[in-house]
Amino acid sequence: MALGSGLQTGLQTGLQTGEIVRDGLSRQVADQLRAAIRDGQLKVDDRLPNEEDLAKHFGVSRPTIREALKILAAQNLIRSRRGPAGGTFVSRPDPQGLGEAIADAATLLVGTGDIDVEEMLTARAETEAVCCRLAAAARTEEDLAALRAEVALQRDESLRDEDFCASDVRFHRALVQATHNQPLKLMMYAVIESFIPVTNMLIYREHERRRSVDLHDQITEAIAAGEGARAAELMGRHLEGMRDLLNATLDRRAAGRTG
Amino acid sequence: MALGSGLQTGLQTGLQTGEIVRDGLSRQVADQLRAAIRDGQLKVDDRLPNEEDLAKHFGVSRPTIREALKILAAQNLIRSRRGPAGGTFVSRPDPQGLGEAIADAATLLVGTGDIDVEEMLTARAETEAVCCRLAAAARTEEDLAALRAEVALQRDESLRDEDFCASDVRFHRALVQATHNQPLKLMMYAVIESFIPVTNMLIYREHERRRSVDLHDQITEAIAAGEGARAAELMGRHLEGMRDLLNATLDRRAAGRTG
DNA sequence: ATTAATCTATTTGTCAAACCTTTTAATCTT
DNA sequence: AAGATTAAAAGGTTTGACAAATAGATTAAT
Repeated sequence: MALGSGLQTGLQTGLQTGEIVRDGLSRQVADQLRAAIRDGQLKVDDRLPNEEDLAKHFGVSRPTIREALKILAAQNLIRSRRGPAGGTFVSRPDPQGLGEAIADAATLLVGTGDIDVEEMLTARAETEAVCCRLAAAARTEEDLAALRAEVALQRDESLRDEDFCASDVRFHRALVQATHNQPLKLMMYAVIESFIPVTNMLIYREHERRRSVDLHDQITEAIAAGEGARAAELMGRHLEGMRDLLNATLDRRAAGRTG
Repeated sequence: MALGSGLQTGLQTGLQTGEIVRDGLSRQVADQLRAAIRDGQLKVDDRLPNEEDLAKHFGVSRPTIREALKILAAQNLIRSRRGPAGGTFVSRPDPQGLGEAIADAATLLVGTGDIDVEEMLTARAETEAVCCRLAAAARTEEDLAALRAEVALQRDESLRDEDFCASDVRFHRALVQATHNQPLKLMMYAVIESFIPVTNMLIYREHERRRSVDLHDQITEAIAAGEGARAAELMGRHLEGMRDLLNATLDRRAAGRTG
């Protein structure tokens, strides 16, 4: 779309009195462009006018436009390329990118202690149980192969702890993938990319790994057999074990601090 | 923290050869500041140096710094205030803000048809069932009051459709709140702020509203009685009904288009 | 004639130096 | 002591310029 057609500007400049300006011009420009994208005025892969024209259109300077574009780019709504055939384009909304953003934010929340570990494990247990049930019904042979590959990898006792944890994340990612449910996948990104690493960082030691692998194995085979309820039950047991381990670890740390 | 202490700059300028520059300077500055926040070098409510000093520190111009700050502000990592006691500060990570970002993106995904409505309803059914079970165990009297208030509001048949839908969203929000599980709340934002409105937009008509209210009512009372399984089952039935309605609506639209 | 190298125009990326607006706090006045 | 004034600090915005990248046209060499 040419943009010039329907898009109203109507920015609130500092000169107007009494109005509550919801922040600066760049924010307002970004909001308007975002709205245009959301409402379909600007479709995926549409090219926006160049920055100078945008500046003219909105009646602001180019740096202001650029700040606005950076905001939208940070939200993965647009992308820019230089050159004659370059410009700024509307991005296809990307579950992957969104997931990373969620994971980033969730990691921060966990890091600042705003998220209680008990609650986190409960959330994991419940939502991953859901994944187990759905995966048992929808999994393909490829999904099973992916799950089994991680289990096999995890059986290697010479694997370094960090590689084990990485494999653990991939296992759970594969589990979600096996549900073939996009919206669920979106929601689970926070769990997979953030909660799981946090959990793992706290507890893994050598002799506990074997227990985790065994449960991963059993969960995989339950899903292979289409036994969703059993897979969900195993996952619950898996996380129950983690909860105990975690509490023991936290107790030990607390004791070390006071003693 | 004073920032000047430990933060390395090491930007990849255009002059260096061979290196793959992952985009512009503002992006790199934003990445470094983000890393400093993530790693705890910059703590919540810490004040960053002013823009001019940041520009000097990173060896870039002020507009470039501003673009970087806009990126971080767009991700709710920092906030800025003007004036002598103003400046740029590290924000407390905010589930609310994160939720809105998730909702925005999810809305786009649904809008572009990248999310299948069937899958969405499945995801809703499963995750909201989880909420029902946990809410039944953890709900307080205030939670119940909030749920009942929405049910009461929804019984008013003179309520406009959009107000009904808004109340519906609040009902589900209150349901999640009643679980008292922060991580789950985080995950459910995508559902509440995006999937629910999308669902509602498609289907609500007057005589269907009564059925929804009745189920909301029964779900609330099941949670009040601590009967999580029953609440979950009712929620499943609620969404099953929506699925039928939705399919009927879509069929009708398809027929209208071809006929 | 075909291919390779070069030029050119376009567009984003960056910089520099101002000026404007908002906000706080110190100072002055009453 | 209370209120009004004012100066300084910080972010917000503008202007104007130049740098870098790149697609496409042009030109030179084979």
